[in-house]
Amino acid sequence: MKLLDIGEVSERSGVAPSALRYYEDLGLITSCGRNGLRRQFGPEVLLQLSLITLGKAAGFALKDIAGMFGQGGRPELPRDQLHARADALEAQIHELTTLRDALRHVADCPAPSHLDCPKFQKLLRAGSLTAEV
Amino acid sequence: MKLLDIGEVSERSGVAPSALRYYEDLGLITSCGRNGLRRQFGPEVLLQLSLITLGKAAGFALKDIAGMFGQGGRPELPRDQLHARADALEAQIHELTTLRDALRHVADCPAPSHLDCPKFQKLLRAGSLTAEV
DNA sequence: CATTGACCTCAAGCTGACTTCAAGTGGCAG
DNA sequence: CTGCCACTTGAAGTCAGCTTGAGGTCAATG
Repeated sequence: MKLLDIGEVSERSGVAPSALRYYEDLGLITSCGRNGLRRQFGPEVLLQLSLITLGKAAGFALKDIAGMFGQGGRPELPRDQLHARADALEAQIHELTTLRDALRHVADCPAPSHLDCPKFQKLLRAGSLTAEV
Repeated sequence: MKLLDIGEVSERSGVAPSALRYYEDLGLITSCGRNGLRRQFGPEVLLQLSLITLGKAAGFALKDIAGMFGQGGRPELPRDQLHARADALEAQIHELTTLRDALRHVADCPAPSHLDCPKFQKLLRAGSLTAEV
């Protein structure tokens, strides 16, 4: 079983060494020993880091991600949390869509102030979380 | 024209007074005068706040939002840049959609361990920035 | 055997988006 | 006129997720 030291893990995962140490502090990853002072990581850490990266991309906090690894680093995914995240992503997609449309409108609409343009207002109102103006 | 003071704006927009002052500091909103010490806002500020809220929900930094819709909703960017922004949003929407679908799949996949599920593996690999495991 | 250079630790710093706090101000109801 | 209370200011604090820096260690290379 070949062990990796932090530089190698960093290079192969694209995660900075300082971040790796930070993750270890938080308990997201575990080094499996030391060579002198140097942490040694088992190869499975790369897979874990993929999961972490993925989780971050999905908007999970590191703490939450930490909770998703059972003993032995095997992922233990909470279905309801995942669905909740998916819902949140869906909401964000909706916001992004509204924003995209608003941006395109602003780029093309000749009205002097967009805030006065009824089309623009309608777009914003479609953006849900909006106040009652 | 009826003016709102900060408490009213806060209540109607759902944005905390401290946040409103912060936004004013950053130049995202402008008060149109004072009554004594108290800021007075024109009603259009509510629409601006919708825009800001929307932008935030879409994941933009306040600075970015400031550039997209300057004061009065007039963008500070030329047309083509706005369209470029919109294009970028579209790409992001695509990514998030993929991620959302993947998340839902993972939440529902009956495979005993996600690591054994080919779709999950694909997702990890598709996590783009992912290491070669 | 000495040097190198990648690692180590711990503390502090940073960015973003605010919140909280202490001390002060002033419009308005009574 | 008094007092209340919502506002004001500026500074400091908070949280996440790291990065940076100073000073130290040690395995491997020449």
